[in-house]
Amino acid sequence: MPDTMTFQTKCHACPLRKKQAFRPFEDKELNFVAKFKTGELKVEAGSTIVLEENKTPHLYTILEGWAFRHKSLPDGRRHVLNFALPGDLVGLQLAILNEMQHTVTALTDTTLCVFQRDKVWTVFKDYPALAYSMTWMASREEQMLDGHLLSLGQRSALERLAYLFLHLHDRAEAVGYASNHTFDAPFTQTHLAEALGITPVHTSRTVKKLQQQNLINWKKDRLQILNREKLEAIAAYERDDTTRRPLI
Amino acid sequence: MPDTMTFQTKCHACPLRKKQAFRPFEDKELNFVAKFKTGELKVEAGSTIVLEENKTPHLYTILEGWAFRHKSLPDGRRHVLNFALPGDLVGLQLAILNEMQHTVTALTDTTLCVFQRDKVWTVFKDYPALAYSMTWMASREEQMLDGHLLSLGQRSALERLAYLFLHLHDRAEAVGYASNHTFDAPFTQTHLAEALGITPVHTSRTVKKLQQQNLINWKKDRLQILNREKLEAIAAYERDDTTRRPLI
DNA sequence: CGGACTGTTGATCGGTATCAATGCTCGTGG
DNA sequence: CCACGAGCATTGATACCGATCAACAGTCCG
Repeated sequence: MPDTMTFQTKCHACPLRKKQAFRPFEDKELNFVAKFKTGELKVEAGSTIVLEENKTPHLYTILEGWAFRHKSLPDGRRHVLNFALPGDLVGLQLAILNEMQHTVTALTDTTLCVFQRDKVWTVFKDYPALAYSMTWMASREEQMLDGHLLSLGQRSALERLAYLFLHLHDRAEAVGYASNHTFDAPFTQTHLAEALGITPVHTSRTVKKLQQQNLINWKKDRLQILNREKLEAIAAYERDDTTRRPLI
Repeated sequence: MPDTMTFQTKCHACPLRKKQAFRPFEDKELNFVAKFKTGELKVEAGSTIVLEENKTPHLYTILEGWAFRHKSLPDGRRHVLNFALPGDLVGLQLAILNEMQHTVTALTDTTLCVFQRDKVWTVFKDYPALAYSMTWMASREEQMLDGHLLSLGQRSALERLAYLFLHLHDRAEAVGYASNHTFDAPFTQTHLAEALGITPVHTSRTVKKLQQQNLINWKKDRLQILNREKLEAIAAYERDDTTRRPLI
């Protein structure tokens, strides 16, 4: 459940903006974003941010924390479509298509910047660089989904897991959530299972296999990549382009 | 291999534009699109339109025909990410991210409208309504991929096939490629297998099962949905919103 | 302390893969 | 016009990856 609505982080002093991973902003755009932002939303781990069918009037950027997008079949089978990290937009599909076909849930306590959805058109009309950034992010999400589809369609369970670990590590690293090949792993094996399309039981066995081969080390919410080379070989993973990305 | 470069269809007289499925255009936008379009590309069935790694300077809209997006692992395993039909943009990821991580191949003889990629920024700067349309299409593609991910992750082979048939039928219908619950099926069972993440052998058996239950009829490149209700029940499929969509 | 959730392990089952042979269709060239 | 070959589809036999079922262990928290 949504919580307090405070406004603590000024866009001009945004801690995310300082990170290497993100592109610097023109003043004009930054000033607009500062106005575009109407508040901050802090939610607890486990709470729903955007619900399928529920047309909240907001668009968000994750400022801090992990979330995940998911989608279910009527009988309850649930799939984790992707994870979301700081800098990722939440609710863009809703803002553009006026329809949401998935749910977004916080994995950790999460802070989000809140934008008014009805100003998206203003963005396109008056701030083309920002609009371009939004489209950039939509395209990048599409690219990640392409990767996950390839994974689910063609890779074995072990390969999928290796791929997902590398994928998550690299994304966490890009926003400063990793160091020394290690990152906070706020997800459960059940989350992984739902992302990989396998059962939790088999996930457990598969994780164990990677650990026994000394490829990873996962203890107490910290996951370490021990042998990146071998993991990459198993997964046929290639590190993504690390050119700087936009931030809204 | 790309073929002749002709220019036969004027945007103002675009046959696609007349279809119910698409939103009407403002004159200003239409005039620009007409200028934006630099030609037409006709390719034969089986030829590559956009190749991974290969930075062609073009962005396309499919004017006529079927294509498919796909992506492979180094060892050759290939996955069909999605199919593309008239009105669909090809190469948007390339235009926006400046990088393509998949290939697009023509399934039938296909005609494409060719746009200059380097004018995409002009679109955002001067034609916000068009830019919005592009983003709309990117978001819709993302939505479809979400659906396919749910399918691959959670549905059985039979359910996936039922889902894909309905999905393809409805998309074909929207652009006038279906009538009487029947549409041209230019794909092979191997294509389906690659989209569903199962083997061609198992695809054959699964298709057979749907036919024996009199749910579909697939003969000589024509696929008919015989019992939509039961298919929808098997697939847990819901027809997509049919509000009119943009066209570029 | 108790309960809820998460993860582990073992036994068994089943859906889909794999291997292999055959059939079908269609375009091509003799 | 027929023979042929290349893809594609079908069918059967068998193998295996991951699902399911079940019991139990660990951890956290009220």
